[in-house]
Formats: sequence, C-alpha cells, structure tokens
Amino acid sequence: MPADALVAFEPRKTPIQARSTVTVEAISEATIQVLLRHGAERLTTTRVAERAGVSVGTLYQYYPNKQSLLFAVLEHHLNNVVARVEAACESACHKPLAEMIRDMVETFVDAKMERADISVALYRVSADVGGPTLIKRISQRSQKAVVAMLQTAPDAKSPPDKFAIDVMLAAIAGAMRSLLEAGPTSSTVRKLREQLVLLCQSYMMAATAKRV
Amino acid sequence: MPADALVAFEPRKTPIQARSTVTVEAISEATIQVLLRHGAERLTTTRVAERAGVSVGTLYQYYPNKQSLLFAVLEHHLNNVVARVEAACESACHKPLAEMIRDMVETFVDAKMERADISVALYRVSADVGGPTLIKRISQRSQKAVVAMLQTAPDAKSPPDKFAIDVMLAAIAGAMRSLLEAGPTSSTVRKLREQLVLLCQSYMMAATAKRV
DNA sequence: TCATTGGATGAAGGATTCTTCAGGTTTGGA
DNA sequence: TCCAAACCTGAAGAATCCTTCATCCAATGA
Repeated sequence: MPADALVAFEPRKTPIQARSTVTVEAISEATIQVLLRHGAERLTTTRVAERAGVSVGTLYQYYPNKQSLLFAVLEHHLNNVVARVEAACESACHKPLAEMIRDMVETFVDAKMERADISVALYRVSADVGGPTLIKRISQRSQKAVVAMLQTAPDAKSPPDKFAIDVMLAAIAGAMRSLLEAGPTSSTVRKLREQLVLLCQSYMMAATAKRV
Repeated sequence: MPADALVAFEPRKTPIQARSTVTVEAISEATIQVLLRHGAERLTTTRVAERAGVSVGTLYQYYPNKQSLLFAVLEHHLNNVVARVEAACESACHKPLAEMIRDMVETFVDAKMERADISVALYRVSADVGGPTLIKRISQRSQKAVVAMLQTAPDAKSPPDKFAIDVMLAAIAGAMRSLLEAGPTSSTVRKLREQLVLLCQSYMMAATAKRV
C-alpha cells in the first residue's frame, strides 16, 4: 500500500467564523450522503461540494485533498463509537463478568446502529485513506478499556488474555459489519445484540476460567 | 447502491484454444498482483493487462468491463474457501460437538491463510463489484453446511438456531479479516486459530444448550 | 466608515481511466 | 498449402476527476 504514505491528512485551515463552521459541517455530512447514494467509487469532491451547497474551492480550503476529507469523517465516526464504549466500560467496573460484557456489547451495537448509515458508508472507505493506522489506534483504545474493566471483575478466575480480547472485539465488529452490510431489520438487530452478548459472555467465561 | 445494478458481470467470451486459456489465467493472477502492489484505487485495466503481458484489448475480449474482472476473481476465491469448509463439515459429521467446531474453524482459517495475499487484496474490492450479492450466497452455503453438520452432533441438546450460526460465521470471518488486514505473524495466526476455536466452541455450547 | 482578514466562487489545466475497433497475427483443420 | 476462425494489438475517443488560483463577497474591529 504505497498509496497513502505521503499524503497529508491534516486539515488545511480551521474554521474561525461561525459561517465556516457551518460550511465544514455541511461538507462532512454531504460526504456521508454522497457515499451512501453514489458509493465510494463515485464519490467526487465536486459532487460532495455540490451536495453541501458550496463550491469545490471551498472544500479545498479546509481539506488538502479528497483522502483527508474521507479520513476526517472516518476518524470522527470511530472516535465517537470508542468513546461510548470506553464510557460503558468504566461504569461497568466491579460488576459481575456477565453484566460487564452485556453492557459493553450492547453499547457497541447501539452506537453502531445509531448511525448505521454512516457505518455502512464508511466500511467502503476504511481500507484506503489510512484506515489501517486509524483502526489500529481505535482497537488499542477499545482493548485497553475492556482490559481495565475486566480486571475489576469479582468473578474472573484468571487475568484476561489481551489477545483473547482483541479476538472478541474483532469478532463483534466483524459480525456487526456483516449484518449492517446485509441491510438490517430492527428485529434482526435485536437478535444480534442478544446473540453477541451470549457469544462474548461464553467466550470470556471460557477464556478467563482457563489457566494460562 | 445503484452503481452495480445494471452492469454485466458475465464473461464475454470463453477461451477455446490453449493459448487463450493461458491468457485468461494470466489476467486473473495479474489482477491480484496489481491489487496487492497498487491497491484497489489504482487498479487499472491497462495496468492489469500490462502485468499479464497482454494488451488491454485482449482483456476486454474476455471481460466486458473492469468490474466483471474483479467480480470473477472474488468469486473464484470465495468459492474455493467455502468448498473447503463444506468438505470439512461433511467429514466432521457425527463427531462430538467440540470436535466439529474445531475442524470447521481450523479449515476456515487455513483456507484463508493459504492465500492470505488474495484475501487481503479482495477485501478492498468486495464492497463494490456486486460483493453483497455474492457474499450473501456464500454465507448461505456455509450456513447450510454447518447446520447439516450440527444436526448430526450426538451431544447437542437442542437444534441449532440458524441465526446463531450466521452470527458465529460472521464473527470468525470478521476476526479473520481484522487479523489479515493488520498483517499477521505466523505466531499470531496460530493463536488466532486456537482462540477462534475456543470462541466458537463456547458459543455453540451455550447456544445449543439453551432451549428455544 | 473603511481597511483587513476570513470565506467563497467556479472555470479550466493537467492527468487518468475505461473502452472500442480497425487491422494484424496465429492456429488448426481441410 | 490455404483459409476461416480465434486471438491479439494499441492508438485514440470520450468521459471523469482532482486541484488550483485569480477574483469577488462578507465580517470584524478600530
């Protein structure tokens, strides 16, 4: 992947006046809209600007290039999701293991579902656009939060294996992705939530019970 | 996703002489190479042809457009993986539940790892290129194979829930993807195999034990 | 009020890419 | 040997796309 090595992702200019703040937000939202309506392949800076109700030049005043635009939107979304997971982990400390897992998983599913459209749109993008780096960072944060939570579990027989937690997180994220890309019903979402809780609970039981 | 609705994916012409068979194969392989070396974004029909050692015109003699080329490669890869999973499921019938799961999961991981490069390259593509349809088909096949296998388990207390199996398959596929995209070590692969087996076993135990 | 800085415009340059097709080369059977 | 069918070639048409920049409008504070 030599493509995204030398590209500048940092915003070019930060909004100062209220007017431009609105503009930048409109561009963000328009990016998602275009991603949904036209797909990543047909996402054009001109098209995004058009949908945002501004001209292309304006877009390039805040983002140095197309990739940085997509990166910013992806980053914002992922940050939002992890933040909520972190919060859930913190407030679930000292609860029994099964409850911890439930809180964490349900928070994750809900956070993803709340803006399912964004999630779906961004799956297309995450592979390019420095996604790997970003996702690694996000995974780290999630992992840390879960580990910290599990260490306060009164009924965990052994310290949790970090790798096992990575696997668990990847598993729920992957399952979530499959569902979202297949087009979810509210009924299937409910069932998935339930099943993922069960999956994580049984896995964590098994993983923390086993001696290292 | 209005993009991939009206696109013809069927090959344009089938090779007759031995010469063209070689050509078509070279184009397939070149597609993967280009995908790996340049990324999906920079995959060009000209580049693929060049790497295959033929001219663009030749490529278009067998594939009506770029998408159909990518679709064909993706389809071939996925078919290969499911076929091996199906075989594993069949030969694991009537074994104890835990063993079934182990066989199935390990086969899946091994099949993916055998050509990890292709897997990684194709993740980028699967979102476009009629991937959704294809993946739905593949999921169906996997699910069917696993259900059939589980029904012969002597120690499953209740019939397996189809949705639970979908969740399990999506979970292992998702975890696998995370690992592959992060760049795997042979050591992490071994650990992942082990952990995924544990994850699926504990989940299936819990899911088949619970009464519906 | 007016100068200065922030913000917005959009035509156009430069660069790619997909795909075609008219014409050449190779193969295999008659 | 000879010809029709199978194959291959690659320049060029047509369509996009990314990005810039010269120019104009709006806000702010002195």
